[in-house]
Parts: sequence; C-alpha cells; structure tokens
Amino acid sequence: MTITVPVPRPETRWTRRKDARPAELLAAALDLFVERGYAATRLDDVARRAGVSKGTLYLYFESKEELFKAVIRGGLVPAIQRNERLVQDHAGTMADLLEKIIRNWWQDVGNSQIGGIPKLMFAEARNFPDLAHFYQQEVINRGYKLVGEVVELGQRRGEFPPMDTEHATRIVLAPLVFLLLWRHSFDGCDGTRIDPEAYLRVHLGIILDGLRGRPSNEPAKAPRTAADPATSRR
Amino acid sequence: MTITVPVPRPETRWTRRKDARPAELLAAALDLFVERGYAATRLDDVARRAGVSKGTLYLYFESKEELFKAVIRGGLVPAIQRNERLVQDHAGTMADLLEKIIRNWWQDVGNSQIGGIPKLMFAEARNFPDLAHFYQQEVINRGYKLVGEVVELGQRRGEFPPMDTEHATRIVLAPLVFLLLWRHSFDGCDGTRIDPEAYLRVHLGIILDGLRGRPSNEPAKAPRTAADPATSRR
DNA sequence: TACGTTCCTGACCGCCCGGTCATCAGGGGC
DNA sequence: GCCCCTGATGACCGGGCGGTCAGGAACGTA
Repeated sequence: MTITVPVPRPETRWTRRKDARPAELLAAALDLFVERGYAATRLDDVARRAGVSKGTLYLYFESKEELFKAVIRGGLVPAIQRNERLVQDHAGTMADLLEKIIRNWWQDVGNSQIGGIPKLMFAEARNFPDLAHFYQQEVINRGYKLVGEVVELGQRRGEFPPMDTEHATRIVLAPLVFLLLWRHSFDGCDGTRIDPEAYLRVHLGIILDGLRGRPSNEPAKAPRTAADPATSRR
Repeated sequence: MTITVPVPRPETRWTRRKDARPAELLAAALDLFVERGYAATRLDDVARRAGVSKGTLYLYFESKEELFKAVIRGGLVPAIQRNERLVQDHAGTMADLLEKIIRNWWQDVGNSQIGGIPKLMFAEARNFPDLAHFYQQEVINRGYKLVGEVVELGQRRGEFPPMDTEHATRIVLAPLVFLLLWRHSFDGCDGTRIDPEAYLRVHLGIILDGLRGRPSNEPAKAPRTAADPATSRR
C-alpha cells in the first residue's frame, strides 16, 4: 500500500490519493456506523470525515450496504479467525481455552471500535434482512460454532458434566455480547459504568463453576474473587 | 373506559372515539416501534394502523418522544412493579425467588410484544439521550436493583458464596436481556431459533450452580437437565 | 508547456418524514 | 330539527438523505 502524499498540500484544492482512500473511508464509516447506527449514518458525513466528497465515496463503494459489509469483513471476521486458529492448536483444558478465547475476544473486539458493530446489527437486523443474513453467516454462526466446539469437547472429555450444549453455549456467549452492547449504549450514561475486567472475571467464574460443578474455592483456575470491595460502588 | 361505537359505521367518514383513541394509538405504536425501531417508525404508519390520521395522533400525544415514553410507562414499568412486590413478599430461598422472577419476567415481557422495547433502547440510546435517560431511570435501574437485592441477600444469608455482587447481578441478567434481543433480531432468520424454555432452564442451572458452588447433580432445586436430547437440533 | 487520463467535486433529483393548521363534519344538547 | 362544540382530517412545510453525473482539477507524460 503506497501513500503518495500523507498530508494534502493546502495550496491545491484536492489531491489524488487513490490507494489511501478505501482505508480512510472504511475508518470513517466504522466510526460513524458505531456512533449512530446504520440507518442514521449519513454518507455525506462519512465522506466528510474521510476528507472527501460524497461522490468520491461512490467511486470506491457501490452503495451504503457494500460499504458496511466491507467494514465488517475488515474488522470482525479477522478477530474470529484468530480464535478459530487458537481452538485448532490448543492442547490444555477446555476451561483454559475458554478463558483465552474470552480474553482474546475482549482485546480484539471489546476494546476497539469494531465492538460497536454487534449492537448495530441487533438493532437493524429486522429492517435490513440482507445485512442480517450476511452478518449471521460471517460472524454469528462462526463465533457460535467456535465456542460450541469448546463446550462440547469439554463435555465429551468429562471436564464438564453432561448438559444441553446448544443452550449452554449461548449462555456462555450472552454476557459477552451484553457487555459489548452495554458499552455502546448505556455505559456511562447515568454514572453506571461496567468495569470490563472485573465483569469478565466474574463471568468466567460463574460459568466455569456452573459448567464443572466445582464445590467452591479453587482460586487458581476459577478465580471467584472474594469481591474486591474497592470496585463496588453504589 | 367507555367505548361508544366498537366498529365504526361504514357510512360515516369517521367517528368520535375520544376515550378509545389513546389505547389504540399506544397499541399501534408499540407494534411498530418493536417492529422497526424508534427512528424508523413513521407516525403516519402508527396513525394509519390505529385507524386515524396523523393529525389525530397529535391531538393525544405531544410528540413522537412522548408517545414512546407512554408506551414504556404502560408496558414495561408494570412488569417490573410486579416483581418488586414479589421480592417484598417472598419467604423461601433466594434461588427459588430468582427462578420465580425469571419465569414471571419471561411471561410478562419475553412472551409479549413489549419485549421488543429493550432491543430498541439499546439501539437508539446513543442517538436519543433523553429517551436513554428516561429508560435507565424507569426500567434498567429498577430491574437491576431488584435482582441485585436478591443476589446480595442470598449471599448475606450464606445461600450463595461471597462474591462480587455488582457484576454477578449483571451476569444473571445478561442472558435474559440477550434472549429478548435475539428474539427480536436474528431469531428464526437463518433457521436458528432459540427455545426460550430450555434456554432459561439451562441459564438457571448454570448461574445457580455457579452462585452456590454445588458439586453437581441435585436435580430437585437446580435442574441441570441432563440435556433432553430431543430439544437439540442442528 | 501542453495534453490526455484519472481522480474528485458539488449541485441536483426524487423521495421521505416529523410536525402544523385551516377546514370540515359528527353528534350531544336543546 | 338545529346549533355549536370539538374530534378528526389531510394538504402542506421545512429539512434531510441515498444516489447520480456533468464538469473540472491534478498529475504523469512528452
């Protein structure tokens, strides 16, 4: 990828930057999609944030929908692929693997801009069935399968007791998705802000003890964290 | 509430039905808000579905925002109040209470039209801060406090081990919210449909075992459900 | 310096939506 | 049977947005 002129010279009205445009447009689009949602995002604004006019946007992307798909392909899909590789290569216990996946996912998705996309998809799925289908294929099904395999394998190995893996997988994923949604909607709105680290630690503790049926305190593997009282405020 | 003429006579262009209009408009609004979201719902459509013109809608509601608030006040708030009373009156274990609350909530909210509102609120919170604030006050905070009290009480009584109640409460609630969101977004989109009953049963099993740290199979209290294989299909 | 290609612009089109208001007609009261 | 209040209408306004396109500016080439 070559960038001809990183900072456009001010004396000319505009500069040719064919190579840089797509990435810049995608970045601007991600920002605005996450901030406002799909329908509420105006292509005029996306273009302006990328420093071009709306007409230019249409030189690089066929339509609003294609722009959005490109954002997903570049942002969420790679994060999933990383964990797919992790599952293939992992050797230790399934509990460890689960923890690793959760932490990876938080690093890649939760802690970055792209984490706002799931909220958006839940919101617009019914209004834009084509987008919903695309997202379900590329993100939901793959992510679900990923975690489902871990749960199922853990059960078959005897690490987890027998259970309804179908729904257990969803129970494992639900709080992760919820955290994403919360962060991009109500978080910090009314003084209530979730601390992701603590939240994920508690989640992991609960599902592991639930999945394994451990008696109680084995702080090494499943850090049930006797409630750092410092984080509790209300 | 008196209804003068239940079915408008066809020979007149319209009928006066001052008493019936608000409820009919609210019902129509709920339908459409849930179906399409807040911003995407057109007041023209709401009016038409209620059998009146847009002008009439403005006779009864000041604005789109006030219409929406009225929908929430009439639909979600009562469901919460019911459980607030339940918590006050309950005598048995906290695990039992938790189960009751979850089942109540599913009956009142999950299984009805109003269950689509949370998705909508997550979606539009950032774009409509006033609505978000209202919703957080009237629904989120109250619901959170409700469940939080149960968790905390269970812990103080020794029924649940010591833990970070703040986040544990959210982990309990997250799968419930997730189920609502799923039902009103992707559910049934790609053949993947969640069975609410089974899902909630598994959820309850996981959080109770997690919360209590039970060894494994005590099917009476915490029905861990050795996976009815019938419900598993994929 | 002059030219042709490539990249970019911004005005424009058609359509949509929240909210308003002059006007009309239903129907209770007499 | 008539009147008048009031519930109800629907055309209209201002603003906004996805998508198009004719024209113009930048830049490699010679």
